[in-house]
Order: sequence, then structure tokens, then C-alpha cells
Amino acid sequence: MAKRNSKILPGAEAYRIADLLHSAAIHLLRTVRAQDRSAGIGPAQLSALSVLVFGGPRSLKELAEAEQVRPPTMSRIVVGLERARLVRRKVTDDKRRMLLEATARGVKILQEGRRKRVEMLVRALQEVSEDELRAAATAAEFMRKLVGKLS
Amino acid sequence: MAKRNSKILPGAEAYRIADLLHSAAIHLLRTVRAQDRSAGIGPAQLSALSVLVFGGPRSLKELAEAEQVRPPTMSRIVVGLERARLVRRKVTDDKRRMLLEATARGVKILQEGRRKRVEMLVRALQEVSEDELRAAATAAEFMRKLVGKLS
DNA sequence: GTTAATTAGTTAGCATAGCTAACTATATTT
DNA sequence: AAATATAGTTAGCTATGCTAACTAATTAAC
Repeated sequence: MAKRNSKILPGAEAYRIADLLHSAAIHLLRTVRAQDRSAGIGPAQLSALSVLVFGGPRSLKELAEAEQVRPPTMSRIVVGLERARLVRRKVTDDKRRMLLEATARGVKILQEGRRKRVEMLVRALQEVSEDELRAAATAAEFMRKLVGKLS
Repeated sequence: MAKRNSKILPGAEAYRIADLLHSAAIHLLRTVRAQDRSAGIGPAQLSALSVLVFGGPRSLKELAEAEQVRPPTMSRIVVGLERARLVRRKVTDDKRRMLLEATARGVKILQEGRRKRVEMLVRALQEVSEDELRAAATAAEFMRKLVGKLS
């Protein structure tokens, strides 16, 4: 039952899990996005901002890598965050680079987004067992690791 | 430990789980999308096609509801699927409605996408324990239920 | 030290995907 | 018959993804 490494999986089971994860990710994001839209911030901006708030300032390239997008994509995301005054640029010795950091407003907006998401979650959790909740935490962690292995 | 209903959650834990799920969903989709792009199909098209293949034919409005998007959004997704000859329209008695159904090609493409995703997953699972795998399955199921409660 | 190569970021242009508002066409209700 | 409701589309906005091609700055080569 608790065998350490499973080198081979039954195909049907792997398919099922892949589909479940994919579908769950799509629908979770769609639902959450509705909340975030009220803050006037898209999911990619929110996620990038989150990296800066919890991970500290970094360059555009580093942020792009953390978010698994290409530099031009992150460049535009940052433009949006700057326009909303959620992120600011700082010059560095290397004049090609920039350091991106969240503004106080950025921190506040992020926490507000978290608050809304968590309120949704808590509402939904009213009838959910603690077992399932623990499973969710474990699996979110698993998905994070999984994506790391995929990239 | 196995208390049935948790009416109130410690705030910090709920925040953490909400963030983990959000972040994991974003990054999982970004990674998987790279695979799907090679099939020339976007994630929304793939997800809608999946509903038609596994759930059977239905109207545009029903498909929009299943996918939690607005009718104009689904209208455009369907145009893309039709252009790629993955979906076809059937007329009904009610001439306002249409029935959308997957073509043979649509079924094939979907299974191909599944194959690619599952190959990624299996590769990544080489060093993952069965415990974590079970946790992933449980949590994907949890996320699905959670989204149902949120919508 | 000047030139070449590399690195950081942006711009331009394309596609997908989300939304609302406003429209057409058909069905249903009054 | 007329009003209302329903199904889907069109138009137009924004956000996000990409590649290719560009500028500017730094580092490496010679």
C-alpha cells in the first residue's frame, strides 16, 4: 500500500488522474477568476504579484521563469501591474536589468484577493470533511511538485 | 481527526490551501497547455470537446453551462472546433437550437491530447510515491466538488 | 581597447479566451 | 396578433499566451 516508488502505473488510472487534474484546474480557475475580476486584476497578474509579495523583488526574467511564461508575456503582465500601481521598477547597477517589487497597494490588493478567495473556499467548505480538506492540501502540494517535474 | 463537518477553519490554514490550489491550478495549466498547443487546440476548446466526447451531444447553451462560460464565449470556442472539424452541428426541431457533437476526428484528437498529457504525467510520476498519487486523485475529486459548491 | 557575442527587456503581430451589450430569428405566452 | 422569452451570433473590449525581430547594455575575445 505504501510502496515507495511506482515505476509503472496502470494506464487507465493514470489517464483518469490526468483528466481529473486538468479539468479541475480549468474549472477552479474559471470560478476564482470571477472573484478576481472584481479587483480589476487578471489571474496572470495576480499570480505574478503573488511571487513578488511572498518571494521578494526580482528581475523580469526571473519572474518570467518563476511563472513559466516567456519574457514578452511577463513584460506585458508587468506593464499592467505598473499601470495599476501594484508593482514598481527599481534600477540596478546592470542597466539592462530591473528589479520589480510590489508596492504597498500591491500587497493590499493581493491580500484582498486572498480574502475573497478564502471566503469562497470557507463558504464551500461548510459541508466538506476535514479528511477531504487535508487531501486538498496534500494534493495541491503534489501538483506543485508535479509541475516542477514536468517543466 | 475524522470529524465529519468542519464549520470553521483556522484562517491561516484556509488561506494557505486557497493559495496552493490557485497557484497549482495556474501552473499545471500552463505546463499542460504547451503539450496541447502541439495539437493546435487551446485549453478551452479541449475542455469543451471533452464534454461532448464523454458526455454526449448537447446544445451550445448547455455546453456553455457545463464549461461555466457565457454563451458568446462558447459560441467562439465552437467556431474554432468546427473550423478544425472536431465538432459538427445538427439541426433540431427547435430551429433556434443546435446539437453539437464530436466528430470522429474530434474523438481521436482528444484521445491524442490525453495520451500526451498522460505521458507527461507518467514521466513525472517515476519518482512519486503511491501515497502522493492517491492524494492527487482524491484532491482532484475534491477540487471538482469544491468548484461545484462555488458555482 | 575595439569588436563580437551574449543578455535583458521591449515592440509588433498573431491567436485564444473571457466579458457585456446589442442584435436576429424562432418559440411561447397572453 | 402582439408581447415576451429563448437560442445563438456579432461587435468590441481586455487579458494572456506565443515567436520573431529589435534596442541597449554587458561581457568575452582578440
